[in-house]
Amino acid sequence: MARGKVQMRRIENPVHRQVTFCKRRTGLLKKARELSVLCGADIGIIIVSGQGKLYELATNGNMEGLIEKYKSASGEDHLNGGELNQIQESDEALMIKQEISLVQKGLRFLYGDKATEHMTLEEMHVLERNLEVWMYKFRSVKMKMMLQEIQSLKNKEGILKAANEILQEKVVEQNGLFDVAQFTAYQGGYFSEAPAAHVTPDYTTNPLTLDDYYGNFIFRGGSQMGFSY
Amino acid sequence: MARGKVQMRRIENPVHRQVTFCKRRTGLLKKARELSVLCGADIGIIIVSGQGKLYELATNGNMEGLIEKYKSASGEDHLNGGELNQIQESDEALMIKQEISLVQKGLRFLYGDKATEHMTLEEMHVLERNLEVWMYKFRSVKMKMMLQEIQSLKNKEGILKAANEILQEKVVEQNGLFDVAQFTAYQGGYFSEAPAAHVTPDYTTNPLTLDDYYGNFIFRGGSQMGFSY
DNA sequence: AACTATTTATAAGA
DNA sequence: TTCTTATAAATAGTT
Repeated sequence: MARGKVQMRRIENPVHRQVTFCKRRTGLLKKARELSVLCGADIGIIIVSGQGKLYELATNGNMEGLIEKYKSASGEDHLNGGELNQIQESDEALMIKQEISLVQKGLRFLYGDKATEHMTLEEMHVLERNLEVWMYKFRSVKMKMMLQEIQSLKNKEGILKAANEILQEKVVEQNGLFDVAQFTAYQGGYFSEAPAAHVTPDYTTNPLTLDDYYGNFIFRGGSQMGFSY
Repeated sequence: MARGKVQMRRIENPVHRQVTFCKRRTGLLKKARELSVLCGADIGIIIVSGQGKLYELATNGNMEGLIEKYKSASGEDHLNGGELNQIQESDEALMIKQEISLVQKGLRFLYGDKATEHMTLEEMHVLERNLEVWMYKFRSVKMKMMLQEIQSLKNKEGILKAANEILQEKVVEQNGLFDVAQFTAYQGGYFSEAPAAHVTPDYTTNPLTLDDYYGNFIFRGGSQMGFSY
């Protein structure tokens, strides 16, 4: 779509074809995500390359659910028009989804998405406002971190240098999803096992190993999600 | 994409949202057909609108085949193990399993599983969009840590070299909402306002105890975010 | 639905 | 691969 129209036929040159596949695949998935966000649609995409490689996208993280909807609807011959028995969203759930969409850009920004690299100061102010409301409502730790990040960046390159971060939290669950007595340490951008470290390791010279993450923290024993039933 | 940039968030006006949905849906399917023709890929798309209407595309005319391909390729990723077998297959349990599956995919990516590398960029996007929901629903401590991890890894290219960040939080579950008493302190350029620590430790050289963070630093002097609960 | 002013996507080239 | 850039396409707001 640039520097020449493209004929709508298979690209014969394998290199060109591969490059185009990569670029357009990226573009297609981006478009799908945008459509999903803008219009609140759930979208599933399955791409099988000429070499048989599989790529997928499920904007709601649940391809199975989309497949089920497809099957139930197509089985009834109601494609492109059949009403699906959708779960009715509660007002609260709807509100939450909307609130979440407000911070999408902020998240991408925080995560370094190039699309938001040029976030304007005004946008930051707006985001900051939204985040404060959000945080007040939901007490989200992450939101607070985002606000910190924004403040830091607005504060001119605070030129933070690294991150010896320690996060600790006590959760007392009353209604029974899980009970995390205590947990973690976060240092140098990575996890270490316990928050009881009396030293602050120099992560510039002592990087943690994969075992450190995997064996000691992430998948240790039983449910890894921090809750039990 | 014309006559004004569009904010990447749900379009609130229902009419605008519907119009955009129609336009962009058409565009998305066109892009998919083009990609399929140009690069010889098989593509399946399932779109479920906010109203529950289903739209689909299968460039090879065989959505079932694509679904089978997807299932066979991703089947081993789905949660199966022992810890959740005892759960009755309630809707909630199913949802939780799906969430866990997603998160585990993300974790494998974060920890360098090459096998999932090609698809986890998508998972990353999904995670960004879903983790906040997850956290709100389940108060998962580890979800929060994952967000930090994602941030860290995405930033690993550079900017993070230092930063002495300390984050701490107490969460007491009550009536379905977090109760974050207080939480954080940031140093190294984040906050102009000192967190009223008894000392200002040099984190690059001086070891700190947890008590240092927790008792003398983190929770001293109230919320750093400018609001409290 | 059409119409365009703009924004995006991207084909080539570097 | 990654970036740059000229151009083709897509599309937001309007009629």
